[in-house]
Amino acid sequence: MIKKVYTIKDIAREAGVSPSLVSFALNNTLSPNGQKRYKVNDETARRIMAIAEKFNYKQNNAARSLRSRRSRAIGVILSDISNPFFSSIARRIEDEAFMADYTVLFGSTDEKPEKLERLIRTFISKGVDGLIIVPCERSERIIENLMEGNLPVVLLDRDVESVAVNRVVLDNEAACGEAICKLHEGGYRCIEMVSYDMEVSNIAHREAGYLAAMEQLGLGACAHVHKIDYDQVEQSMAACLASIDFTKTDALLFATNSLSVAGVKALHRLGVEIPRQVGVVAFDGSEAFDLAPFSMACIKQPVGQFAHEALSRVIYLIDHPDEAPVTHVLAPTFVDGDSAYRKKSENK
Amino acid sequence: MIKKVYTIKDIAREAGVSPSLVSFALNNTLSPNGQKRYKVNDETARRIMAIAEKFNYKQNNAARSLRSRRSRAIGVILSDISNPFFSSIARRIEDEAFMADYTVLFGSTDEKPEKLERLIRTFISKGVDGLIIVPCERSERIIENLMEGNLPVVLLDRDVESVAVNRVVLDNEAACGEAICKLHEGGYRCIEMVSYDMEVSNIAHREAGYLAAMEQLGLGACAHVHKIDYDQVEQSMAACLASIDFTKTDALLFATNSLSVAGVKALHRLGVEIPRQVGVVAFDGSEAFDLAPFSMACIKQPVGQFAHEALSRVIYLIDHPDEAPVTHVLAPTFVDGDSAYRKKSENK
DNA sequence: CTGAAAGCGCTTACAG
DNA sequence: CTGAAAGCGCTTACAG
Repeated sequence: MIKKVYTIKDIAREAGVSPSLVSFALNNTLSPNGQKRYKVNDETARRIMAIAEKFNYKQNNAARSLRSRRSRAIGVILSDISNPFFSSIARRIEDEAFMADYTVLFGSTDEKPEKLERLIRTFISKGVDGLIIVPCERSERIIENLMEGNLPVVLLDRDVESVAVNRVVLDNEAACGEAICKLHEGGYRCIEMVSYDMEVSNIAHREAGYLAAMEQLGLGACAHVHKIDYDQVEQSMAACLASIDFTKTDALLFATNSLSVAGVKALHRLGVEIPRQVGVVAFDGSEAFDLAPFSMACIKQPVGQFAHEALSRVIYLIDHPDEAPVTHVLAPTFVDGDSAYRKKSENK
Repeated sequence: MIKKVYTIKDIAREAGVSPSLVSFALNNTLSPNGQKRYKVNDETARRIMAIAEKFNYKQNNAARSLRSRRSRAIGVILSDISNPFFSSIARRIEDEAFMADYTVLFGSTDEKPEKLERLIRTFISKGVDGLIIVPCERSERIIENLMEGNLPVVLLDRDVESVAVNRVVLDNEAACGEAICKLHEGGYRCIEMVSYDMEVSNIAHREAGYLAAMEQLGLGACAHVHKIDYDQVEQSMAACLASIDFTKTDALLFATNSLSVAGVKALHRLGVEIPRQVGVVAFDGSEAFDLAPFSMACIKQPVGQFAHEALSRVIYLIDHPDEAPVTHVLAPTFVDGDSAYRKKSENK
């Protein structure tokens, strides 16, 4: 595939023009004033293009980056790319970035601030033009520091409220509010929430949305939020659910997709029947629910929008560094299902 | 975070030495003969390090790459990073690469040769030092061309037999052979296979393994391989399974993880009971099976080994370009489950 | 519309 | 053990 690697100079020599002109022709460069294209004679441009084609010319990315101080790479830092919610966002970002001629570097924090910090460092030294970050717990300081630089940053899924920054987040309160209403309509009263023992904004807002909705329905007295340990979900979930008295507690709202899957599995293992003994609303769908004897009601997050808004915002910021931060709040969709109706009226 | 970006020159000036020496000190460079380190006075080295630290010095990746002709980046081209099998491999590769101070670029082909070709092009022009590729259908020519360059390449999961190249693959024949034996032991006789309508090596070998095992058990007469359309799995699977007479066919072997999930769901929808009406062995586990009323027997692929062997091989090849190609065959593990036993003896 | 020249920040033989 | 110098391949004001 690579016999000889041709450079701009080779093309210039072959075309009998200067390297500069080749660069202009190849990049169709805009003139500094910003609007009209650098004027390269059409005929010359065509000749240059043809030679580039013939040589199978490939830009040297390192040289271009070094000189232009742009890498056309974007760093994306997620909690865990093997989590389906994040991997589907990753896939969308990858596709859109590809279209826009950007490459993407992925990293997973596993919810550890040290890893987040290390990834930011690595990505910056790799020269990324911008960063999309799902901030983990105790990352306020890190994000604040990062914002002192002039690198475009967009927070995804979670917020760091102490700092002015671009964000794309879900309307978490509304999501949980609606879930509670549905369970209430479905005939449940003592609705508890199963959440993570993690101090991140989306968790906090989901819990707040739950509590507010319970208050509003006059069910505040039996509202309760259970906290699961992120680092040992399975055990923690088993212990938590085993401690619940399902003759009293009649419904559960799970705060994230991973909790939903782990929770429903644990209920299954305990032999607690959904929706007869307990109503359930999950966060995001999952393959795990497809073989269950009931359809799962869930709060669906707009994965495509998350990816699109975050990516297009970073790319925009790369070209407009002094733009004021924007917070983009996305609306969830409620997907109905048997799991939220005490009386199983529909058939599966 | 970035007030001023310091360069090697700034450090040199501050330390009163030459930029070259700073570079040596920072890189702890090996001398050309290959063994002993470039001798930098310990005291000088320490002083340089201290200043670098103080300045919060970060290497400029572009400059380093341009000069050294190494990017410390590796391209990884998979079928689809949102498929759990590939996303878990991706995660492992990411982690190991990080440890080895490499970054990873991911791309998904969606089984389209055009996309594969485009990704290879992009990654090469981004300057990756090596490539890990899951080759898709009709990619022989592309891989052959690629091998004419001198870029280290390792094929993952699938082989392109026409070309001498490094590979990490599963022992697919053995995997399917064992699956068939288990189903046979489990009391099933008319075992059919559900595979993809795709000409890639692992599919071919899995089918061959299935057929050979059926022959060997004297069941060759009822052996049959169904082909599912990759681009519309759900419909194709529904049609395929609907056409099977389960009073005759008593077991199914699914050829990949995605087929397994789609297949079991389709059986569920058709109301065909596993393992009573039909025995099943899946390829890889899935969350989707966790809520099923039976445990799923499956062929487990060593995801960690796939990642490790492929990555360490590329990295090795980067430093030893003339090494002869090696084929690494990984052993699958059979995970037993109720789904492969006609008489459900164990309790769930 | 085109060319000559400088320089991005680093590495790397080469010479001492 | 250390320094001076060249150069990786490109872009980009600047000057015509």
